[in-house]
Amino acid sequence: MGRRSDHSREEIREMAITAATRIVTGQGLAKLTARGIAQDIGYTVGTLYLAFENLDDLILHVNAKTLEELHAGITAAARDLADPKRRLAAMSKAYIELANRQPRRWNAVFEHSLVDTEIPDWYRQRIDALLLLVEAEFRQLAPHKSDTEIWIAARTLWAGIHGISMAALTSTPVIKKPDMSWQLASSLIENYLTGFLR
Amino acid sequence: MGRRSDHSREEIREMAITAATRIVTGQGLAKLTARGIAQDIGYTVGTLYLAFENLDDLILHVNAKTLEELHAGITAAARDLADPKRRLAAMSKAYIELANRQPRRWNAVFEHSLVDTEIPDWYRQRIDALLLLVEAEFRQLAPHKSDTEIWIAARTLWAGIHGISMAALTSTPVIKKPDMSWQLASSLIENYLTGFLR
DNA sequence: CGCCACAACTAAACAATGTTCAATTTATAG
DNA sequence: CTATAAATTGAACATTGTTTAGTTGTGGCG
Repeated sequence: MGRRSDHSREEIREMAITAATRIVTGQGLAKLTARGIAQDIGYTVGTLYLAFENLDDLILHVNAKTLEELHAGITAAARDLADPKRRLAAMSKAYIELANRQPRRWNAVFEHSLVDTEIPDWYRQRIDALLLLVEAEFRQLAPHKSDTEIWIAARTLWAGIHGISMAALTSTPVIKKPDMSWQLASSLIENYLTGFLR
Repeated sequence: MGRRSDHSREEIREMAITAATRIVTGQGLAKLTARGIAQDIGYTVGTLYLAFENLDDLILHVNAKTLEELHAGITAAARDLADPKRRLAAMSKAYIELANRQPRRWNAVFEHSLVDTEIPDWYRQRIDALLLLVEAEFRQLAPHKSDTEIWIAARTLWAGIHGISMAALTSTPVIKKPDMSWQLASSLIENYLTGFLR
């Protein structure tokens, strides 16, 4: 097989995802173009379409990478804590801090239309992996509760944290104050857990 | 002044917003094009640009209309209830039901990039109006609490409901079961309020 | 009644986008 | 060394948002 450059298809995929991530982080999803990515990695658009089905496919991989980093960040944030409640708080804080630190990148995860496009399994796994971390804490926290109760609680709290971090992106400068969203998150965790464990 | 048709500029704006809303509701934001809207209302693209600054501006008005309907729906849902807690539940349910009934339309409210674009005041007011409804309930619920506490609680709960309705759009078919998101919302309201009022 | 100024409107043009694909290049197998 | 086939290009296409020069009709004025 005659390959012209030193990059395998997989390497090109990674280069493209990295370049695209950089563009999204710096300029937002709207500025991401096939030609822009191609130029950044020293190839032509055509090559991009050999490595990805289309732009949406590429964006999905960019977002998957974001979710992976979030997973790593969350895991690290809770690593040295024993108390499940403190761990949940630390995980939430890590979530919110990523969203605040790289708003455009985080926004891309949700801008990319989610209705109408069938979400592939490998991508949904990235989301589920996050929820598993939360579920594990809830199980520690309330071993006597049923699987269903844990399931619901984990999703409720996580959706709440998610909603708060979304609001921080949209909201008035007041709410944008860095620690504001963290105040909301604290309120959510504190009060929700109080009710849940009552 | 020589006007050629029977429609004032304001009428054209309304026609365009209505047509755009129909397209978004039926086919999603991605299928919304200037030419499509123009054709639907019997004008040309140029005319659209006499009535709106650009497509983003038009989309903002489409979303504002969505928020207004949500406001009306929420108000109506709580109208006949006296207990603030029940009212909050009814309002949340109305929120979630709108999001489930018209997912594409609701998604458009958040797909439309919110970072990087300055959100005009008239639009932010639509969002604030929703939060005011929630704040009012919290004030009823806990008259002894400070303004700040009310402020935080209203935003926390509302962001939570929002997160849940977003998750419903994205998630696995399991969570998509219509009453699933309502179960999460109930859990949130019940437990958060328990903690908040403890 | 005529015509004119001017707003409303159109239609064509532009640049940029995602996507495809015939043509070309080049590494490697034989 | 050559033939093969994969890798890569670059030009083409349709479609998008947006602009603008030109056209058309209407209401006001003489």
